[in-house]
Amino acid sequence: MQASASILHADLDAFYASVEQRDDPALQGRPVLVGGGVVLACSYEAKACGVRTAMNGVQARALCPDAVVVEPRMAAYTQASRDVFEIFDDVTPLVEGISIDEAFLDVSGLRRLVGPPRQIAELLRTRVRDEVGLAITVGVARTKFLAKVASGVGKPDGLLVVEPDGELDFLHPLPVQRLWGVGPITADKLAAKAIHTVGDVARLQVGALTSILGPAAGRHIHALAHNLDPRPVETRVRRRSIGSQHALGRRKRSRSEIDDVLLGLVDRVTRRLRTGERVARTVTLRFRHDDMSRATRSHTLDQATHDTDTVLEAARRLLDARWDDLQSTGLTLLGLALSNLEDADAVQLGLPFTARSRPDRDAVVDQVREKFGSGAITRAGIVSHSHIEMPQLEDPGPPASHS
DNA sequence: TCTGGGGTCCTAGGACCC
DNA sequence: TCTGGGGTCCTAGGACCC
Repeated sequence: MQASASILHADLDAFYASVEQRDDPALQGRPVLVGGGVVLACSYEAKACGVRTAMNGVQARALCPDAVVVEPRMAAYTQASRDVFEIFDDVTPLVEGISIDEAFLDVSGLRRLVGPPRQIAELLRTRVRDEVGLAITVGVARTKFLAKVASGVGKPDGLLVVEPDGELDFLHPLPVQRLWGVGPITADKLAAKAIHTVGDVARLQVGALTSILGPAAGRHIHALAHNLDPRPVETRVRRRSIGSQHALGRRKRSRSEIDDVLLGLVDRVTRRLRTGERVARTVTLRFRHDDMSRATRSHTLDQATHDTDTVLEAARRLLDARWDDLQSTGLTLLGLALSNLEDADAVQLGLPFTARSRPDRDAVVDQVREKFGSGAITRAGIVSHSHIEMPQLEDPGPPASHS
């Protein structure tokens, strides 16, 4: 167990809206809504009127008639995020980005060199304000989960350190919604059993929770309620899926219009795959209908790919199979997600990187041996249910398919 | 101006294999 | 021969997060 509170959770306040206020002095001190259709982000002045992220624009403007509505400028937010992450990386090498506006930092090794976590958190806040012009809240605790709760409670523009001896006193009075993974539906299920606070959860046996929420969710929130969260700060978390979606509005679209949208999605997503040197095996189409209900249809290819035409063909087949139904349900959003991601270089080596069974694994080992000699393999094993570990190669030379 | 866009993880059933 | 257990993969859906 880690002795001191040395994990930081840094979270930019009302990020998109704050960038807008920073860049346009006329917006400072005023309620700002980013995005007109739905609210992508809103300033604290707008939150004071009751506006919330993801609220629809009509409702938000009704609550806050004085609000200034601005179009989102994604490029500006991306740049601001890069600037902030540069400061994070400058402070410690142990940075785990979670999204465009938040990250975990492990500063346990910096005590002697820089100072205690509180001092580092203050330094971080000062630097982000001075160098990027944005307010950032930092929570500090012994676990990632509690650091995140602390930053949530510390908002806006705050710093909150939860010392190890005060963890449960801090945590238990909070509403269950503060637990990571408890949203409206889970909160309702718990409320029906008179469970309202984190302390209420902590007083229950795991079995009582799993019978309400299922095995995984039950164990998860039980652990969090006791501040049991052993996850370390990880600098490199691999993406497991990559996707894009496009809202279509109410208007009835022709098949060729939809096809254009699909082509755009496939092009965008496969481009990102190629840039990241990844390939994908599962193609999923997401549909949203007129009544806001959703459906997905997926297909898993024999071979992972990042080829536009291959993905487009699979996506078109999924769309075709669903097309008649969509005539009656309507279609207001089309999305594409690619999952079952693998590294492209494994495919370039010409190896069947994915193996479903021991014979498959043996086949890989044989191929590697044939290609690179028997000394090439130092280790090979099944590391997860669907993949075999890449045999470790001693200088395999340039991949065969490179020319 | 009705309702964004990017993700993660879990569950459950069926097919299939040993 | 029959039955069952154990396991994986695929598909679809759902909850949640920012």
